Amino acid sequence: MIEANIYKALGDPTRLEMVKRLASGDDYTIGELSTNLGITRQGARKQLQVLVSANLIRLTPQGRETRVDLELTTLTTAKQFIAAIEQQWDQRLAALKRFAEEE
Amino acid sequence: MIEANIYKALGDPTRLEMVKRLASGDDYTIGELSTNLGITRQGARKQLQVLVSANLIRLTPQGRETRVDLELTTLTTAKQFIAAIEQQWDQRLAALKRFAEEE
DNA sequence: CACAAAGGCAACCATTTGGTTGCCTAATTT
DNA sequence: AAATTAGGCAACCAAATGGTTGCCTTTGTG
Repeated sequence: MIEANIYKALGDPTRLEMVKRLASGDDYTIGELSTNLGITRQGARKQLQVLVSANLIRLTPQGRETRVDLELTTLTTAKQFIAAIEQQWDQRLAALKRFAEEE
Repeated sequence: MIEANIYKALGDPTRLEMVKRLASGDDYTIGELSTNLGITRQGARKQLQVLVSANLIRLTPQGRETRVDLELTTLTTAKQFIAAIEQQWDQRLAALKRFAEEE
């Protein structure tokens, strides 16, 4: 059940917003990413840590700032897991269809 | 921030296991789905309710049993959201590449 | 009819979560 | 050197979460 952690990390409005921002194409430091979220810097930092623990982002200190980068591979894993479920489901429906059509 | 709820619902090992089972192709009643999860029937039922609230499954009472069905469209929404993020990211990388290559 | 099966509902509990305030350190600016 | 900026860390708090036990209702079966 390793996958659940990824979804859990995405399952919070603040953290999802952070991921959206990171994907938007701009460069972000921890400080920049922590503004306009409706919570304090320290609160935002805690959420950021959850994303780090789930391997959804990577932090790289540079001087007194710290760069935040998206870990695309983890997101891809999450997507593929859902795709696999969909595929199982589709196969099931196809089997039902075949069953209904045979005489 | 409507999407966060979906991920939140998937972000628990018990609930993810339920979704996996439902996708596996077998038919499930609430009772069947609530066994071998390491928790009580009532505990499982509470988790099932979370999946219902997130529109990931649908319950249809039939006599004294209740059928559980996967709502594939919701899962697809979740997948597509991740795909959109990936796409944004890819475009960003492409832009960076173009920038690096121009003289 | 009597009883077993499938499920619902509520109260309760410990832990986790999402957030806060307060203070400290290290790197820059002026 | 002094002040500012970027960030870290810990204690604390209320609410949500994940689970439990106990009991009740309805549906089907001997």
